[in-house]
Amino acid sequence: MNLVLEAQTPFNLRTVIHSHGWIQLAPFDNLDGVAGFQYIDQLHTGRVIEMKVLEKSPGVSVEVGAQLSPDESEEITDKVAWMLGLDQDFSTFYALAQGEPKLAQAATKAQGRILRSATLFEDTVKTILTTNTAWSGTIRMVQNLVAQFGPSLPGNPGKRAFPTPAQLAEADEETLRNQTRLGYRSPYVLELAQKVASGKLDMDAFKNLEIPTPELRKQLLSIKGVGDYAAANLLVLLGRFDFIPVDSWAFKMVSHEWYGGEPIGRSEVEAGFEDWGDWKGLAFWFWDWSYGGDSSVD
DNA sequence: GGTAGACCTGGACGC
DNA sequence: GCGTCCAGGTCTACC
Repeated sequence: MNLVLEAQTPFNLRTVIHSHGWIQLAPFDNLDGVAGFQYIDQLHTGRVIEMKVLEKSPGVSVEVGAQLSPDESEEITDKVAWMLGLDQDFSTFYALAQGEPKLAQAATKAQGRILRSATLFEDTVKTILTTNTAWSGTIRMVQNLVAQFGPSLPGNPGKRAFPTPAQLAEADEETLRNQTRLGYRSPYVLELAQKVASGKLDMDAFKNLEIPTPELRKQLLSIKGVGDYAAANLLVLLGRFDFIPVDSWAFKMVSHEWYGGEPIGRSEVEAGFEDWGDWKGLAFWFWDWSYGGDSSVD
């Protein structure tokens, strides 16, 4: 079955895919040679499907190797639209970026959308697994989580979806710690899964909450394992750009950009993007850094 | 509100 | 091959 979804223009699937490292995390799989990716997802019916998403101007096509019910088609349409931010409008950002040489390519490259997973739960777990570890560690932890707890594609046990909150909630902390190798993050992931599975926490409601960003940030910070950096990262994924995800990479980039490589603190990073107001997170994300090239992933 | 120390893993390095 | 050191954010206890 094939679905066609339109995007707000400008749109470039390759730019979205390479907006950060998420494409390297299971159950995403990059497609060689073309602008597109594969993703394994479990639908609300429990059915596990593999989707292939390809550029089809002015949007994408979604190929699913199976017949879908109208409900399932609608669910996939909604999920892919969310994952790629198809309805996001960055015209205000582009107007501002035009006057900044370090962001002058933003509109041309259609930068602004940041690749998301199908659910905010999945993105929150992945964000927790980016903290206090090397990127290779994040890739390994997510891969282990999917391989050990994710439901498999029918007839292909090697391909698995990200586990649902309920599936993860049944795990025990020791297994997550010692076999999934999440280390001290195990209780954080388990508690999050249990809260979402029990209905105490409705993460996907965060997508549409009409509350000020600082208030939303407070709610994210109340999740164990989510600190300043993780909350700001999740806010960016939620389309809120008024906080900067300040991590060690940010210190390095900003230090070399404006401070001659000298050690700096959070205030220096924030000062560098203060003028960007509600767009500072995005300006930081797509800034054309002098040191070490851009932040995109190939 | 700010700070120090613990948490855990894997990669780099020296022997 | 083994041991040690270090990088990477967040939490908790303490001041």
